Amino acid sequence: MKSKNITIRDVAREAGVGVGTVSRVLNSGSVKQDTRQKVLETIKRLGYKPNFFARTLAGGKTDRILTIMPEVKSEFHWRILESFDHEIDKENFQSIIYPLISRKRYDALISNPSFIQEVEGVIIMTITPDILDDRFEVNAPVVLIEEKSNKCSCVYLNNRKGGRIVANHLLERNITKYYAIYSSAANPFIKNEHMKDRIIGYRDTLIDAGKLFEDEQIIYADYSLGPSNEQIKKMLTETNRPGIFAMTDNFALLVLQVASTIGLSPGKDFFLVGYDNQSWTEKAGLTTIEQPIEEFGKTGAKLLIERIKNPALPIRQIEFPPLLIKRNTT
Amino acid sequence: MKSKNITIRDVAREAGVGVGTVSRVLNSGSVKQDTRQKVLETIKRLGYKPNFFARTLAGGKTDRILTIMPEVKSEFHWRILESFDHEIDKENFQSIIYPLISRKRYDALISNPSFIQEVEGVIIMTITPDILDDRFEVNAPVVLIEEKSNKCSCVYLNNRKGGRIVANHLLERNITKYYAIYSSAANPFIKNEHMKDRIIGYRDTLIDAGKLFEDEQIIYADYSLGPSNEQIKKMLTETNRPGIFAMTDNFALLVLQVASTIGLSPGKDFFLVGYDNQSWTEKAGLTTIEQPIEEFGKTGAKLLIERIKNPALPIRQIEFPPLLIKRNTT
DNA sequence: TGTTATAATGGAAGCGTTTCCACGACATAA
DNA sequence: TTATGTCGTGGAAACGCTTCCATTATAACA
Repeated sequence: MKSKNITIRDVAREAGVGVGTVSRVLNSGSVKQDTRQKVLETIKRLGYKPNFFARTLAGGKTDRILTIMPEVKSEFHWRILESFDHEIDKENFQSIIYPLISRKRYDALISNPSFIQEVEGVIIMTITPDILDDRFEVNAPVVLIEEKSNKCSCVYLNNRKGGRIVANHLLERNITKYYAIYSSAANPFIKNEHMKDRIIGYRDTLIDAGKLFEDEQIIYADYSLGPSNEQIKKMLTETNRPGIFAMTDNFALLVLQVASTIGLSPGKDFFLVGYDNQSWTEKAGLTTIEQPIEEFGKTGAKLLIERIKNPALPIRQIEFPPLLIKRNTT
Repeated sequence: MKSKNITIRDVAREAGVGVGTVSRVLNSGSVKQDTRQKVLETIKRLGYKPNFFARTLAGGKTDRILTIMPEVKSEFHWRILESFDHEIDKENFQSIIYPLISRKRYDALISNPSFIQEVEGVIIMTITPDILDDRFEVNAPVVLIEEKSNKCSCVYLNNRKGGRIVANHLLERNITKYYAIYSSAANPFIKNEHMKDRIIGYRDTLIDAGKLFEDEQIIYADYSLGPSNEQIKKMLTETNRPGIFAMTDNFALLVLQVASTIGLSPGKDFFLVGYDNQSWTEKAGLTTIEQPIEEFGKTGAKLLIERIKNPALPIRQIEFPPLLIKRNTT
């Protein structure tokens, strides 16, 4: 059934060279031009594929990066992953994506070193850095994306500042009452301090400006369901010209829909800011906060690769500023 | 820096046994009770961790399964994955999840055999089976989840039947005009025939029953945005008692929201059926089609593992019936 | 007690690479 | 011509395991 595998020795014999030479061809060692050509030809002719395990066992590099991520549902996170992947590909690394879809999977990762011993670097995306405390032993370099830590390199966004920016923006409008639509995270591995931070920045700025902001002005929503119709209607009609800060664009979309059915115009009858700058928000004219997707992935990759290549390099923490995209809803 | 690794030989020496015995302890070979105890103790004491590469190279099994999936955003797919994972864990397999987030990643998978040579089985989830035609060479067993193929085992849902069930259900109501809210897939690796099939089953049944169903009655929506407010309003107000079949629960949610703001009651002024039976639909009272998440994952895992253990077994195709969950909206 | 069948064990060979060392070929400098 | 590098090359050793075979300990029985 299983025909004998073609090994490097077969190639060497067929090409009339030693195994060392074939290995050197494979690993860009120095080999004379025509010898290399001959070997390459033989490899192709025999359909030889190097054995990954043997290669690694013998001390070769895996050129693999482990990417730990939560169970994401948003396009935002997938896009970060994509840009990250794109970047490491340029350096001929491959990423193994490890989604934390269950407690069991988390435990398996922590207790089973095989995944970790196989890679040269680890990316932890959008997951509470507590994981680093746990019994999580890595001696490969680690980079956090969208989280902050001073134990390893990271790229993150200042969510508190994001909240402040939104508040300051809304303060320039003629607003009677300020709201925030908030939700706690759906996934246990995401300790979602992000939204909390946004709220804090928002609230503090409003209060500093002498505005009222009490708990009742924070509207709690289920993450996947969003705020209910009644909640939205109440906000929109309780006072004239309310200002609403939705923690995600999705929540803002619901507000827009309800407003439209009761004949209220955004930017006039009420003011609305989202978060994420999802692709559809442009068409919808939603004012929102942009998170630098491309840069997140790209910079994360760079930080990791630089430390893989030179582990002596110091860790770096890079903060990206949140960016307000002003559109029609404010 | 890198202290010498603890190997099986160290354990053998420390425990006063041969390497073969240690290996047997590790691989549940037959070893006398107290010898095993002694070895286990030594392993723990030394903190020995078997080297995955050496083990595999020497002919051991990897006990790993490759799970190829699209970039999913729905809870539905994550839950399938979870139940699958849970099931294979019982048999001490681990799954490597490989999300197809870009064309590049697809190509890397197809052209690079290292991922595939590392596993004992492959699951392809929610991805057009065309991938099997391509230059995709696996000699491990393959199981498709949520897709049908007669080249390998699969578990799938009969979407056409789903459409028919919805139509038949709505036909029992006193409906003046039938609609469907449809969307094409967002991901290029998902050739979403599912929704198309649902529409076909729906339409054919309606037409067979002598109802009118023309293209105009299919409402096209952006996948992540859903149908627009105007589209929904038009459906709801154009005639009395319309019947609406939303291809996903998310679309149905939008309909409910719009309806609520214009004071229309589901199950009375209009009739609405979703698809997926997402967790929130129960609370919302939405009539919908249940897809057997647990069973999908579990059965997929079983089909795969049975073929891993005995490759001679014939492939099996298992169809799950869609199930109507009747609630208040019809 | 001795004989035979069976279970447990030690250790060499082999898995397919990389790496290192030694050596020959060839060029350059004295 | 001889001494001194430099480059390219072949092949043994090592990586850490599993597996198989030969050997020894143990059990079963007469």
